[in-house]
Amino acid sequence: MRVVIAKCSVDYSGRLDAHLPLATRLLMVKADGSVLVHSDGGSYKPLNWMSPPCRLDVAAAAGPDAAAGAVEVWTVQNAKTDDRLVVRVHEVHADHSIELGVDPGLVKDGVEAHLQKLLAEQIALLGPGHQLVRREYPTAIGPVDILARDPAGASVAVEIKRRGDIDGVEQLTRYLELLNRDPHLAPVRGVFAAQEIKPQARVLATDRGIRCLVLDYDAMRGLDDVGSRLF
Amino acid sequence: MRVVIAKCSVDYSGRLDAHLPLATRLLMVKADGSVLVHSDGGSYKPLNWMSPPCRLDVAAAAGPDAAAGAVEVWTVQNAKTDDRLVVRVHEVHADHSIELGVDPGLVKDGVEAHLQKLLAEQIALLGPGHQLVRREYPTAIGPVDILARDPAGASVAVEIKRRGDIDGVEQLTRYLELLNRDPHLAPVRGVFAAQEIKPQARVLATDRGIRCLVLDYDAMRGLDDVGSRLF
DNA sequence: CTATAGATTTCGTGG
DNA sequence: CCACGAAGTCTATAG
Repeated sequence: MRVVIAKCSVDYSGRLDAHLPLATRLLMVKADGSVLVHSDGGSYKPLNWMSPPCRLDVAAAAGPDAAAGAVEVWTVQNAKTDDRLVVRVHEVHADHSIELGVDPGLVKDGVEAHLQKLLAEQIALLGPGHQLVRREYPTAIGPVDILARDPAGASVAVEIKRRGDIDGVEQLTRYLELLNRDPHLAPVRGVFAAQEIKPQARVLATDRGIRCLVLDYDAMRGLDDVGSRLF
Repeated sequence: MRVVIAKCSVDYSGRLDAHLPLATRLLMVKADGSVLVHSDGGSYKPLNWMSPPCRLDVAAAAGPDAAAGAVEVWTVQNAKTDDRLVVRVHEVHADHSIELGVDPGLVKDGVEAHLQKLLAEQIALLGPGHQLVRREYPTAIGPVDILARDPAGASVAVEIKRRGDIDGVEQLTRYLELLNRDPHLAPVRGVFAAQEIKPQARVLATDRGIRCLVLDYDAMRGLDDVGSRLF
């Protein structure tokens, strides 16, 4: 890992063309040769970057670059595509290198899979008397998150999202169309369950006779068996 | 901008919970208080981070943290939500601060808008004798990228993507359904145009009678009027 | 390996 | 400010 703070201009050419005018920025060079150009704001996304696999070549500035005040020209070239990042370094304020080694990596908890597990355990959230058939019920176009039966014995297909968007309604619609062709299951009702359901998604779902169910993750986690938690 | 290279462990709690075991990493603290935790690999995405608006508090390690070898404990708290990042710093290898100022920002060229502009100019790519009606043809659910007429005078709606995904086909389907309700336009054929079309998207489009058109961006750019280019 | 779906997505743009 | 679509998306998972 090498960190350089320098006045520089940057040009990227590849899937698009982009240019950064001369300014002071942070340049991060990782062990795999990838380069990130960060400013003092924004989010975690760099202003510009090159992803691995790639190669960094550093050359002394020459010709018009040198005339414009550049000291070094960094060329970061993707190994497979013709993506290229060119950094013209005009002034170096800091330059630090250190060996970090391989990171042990991240441990996560709390994504959509967890919501699905909790709803399967708390299937009565669909309404009193509902029974779980199975999670990840297979169909020709992919697994339905949850298949259940209501108290009358009718099938209920549930699509679970963290954020309920229009895409999720389309996905569930495709599943329902397929499931309803199966005489053993039909008629199958749809439930669109999410922590948050966008207004457009709600309108579309309602228009298609799909019920919307807002899930309270914290409450569901609170009811979760403590012994089965990941943490 | 402050850059610290330190042995640390990191815990995030908010929309999910995540933990990074003790290891040496790069910590970037931006002027707005946001913090990025980078390892020596991966892509431009940090292992862990906190986005602005947020506040960083640094305290001397105490109690069990101190007993475990920590020197400092950084708490990064989101200003609005209860998202929180806790960095336990065990050993500092480098610590550098510098004033970067506001970045002049990025200049881009070459995204979907450019494809749309080029296809509108080269409308014969849809087939000989096609005529452009207009770009961004308005409908109740949003603008259609391109509306054209074929040699027989029939309407053609074009949805343009850089990468043709199943979502794009769904989007075009919704437009077609709406456009075909307009007696002045109906019948409207659909064309799904993209630099690259995913197999599932192609199957779905074909099944719905939508034609797929692969666009060669470089060739289209080559035919572009040089005088009208952004660069 | 490719292909698909999710993301602590982030980032514009338009209403 | 919210909502939606695009991204040089990135990343994990399934096939």
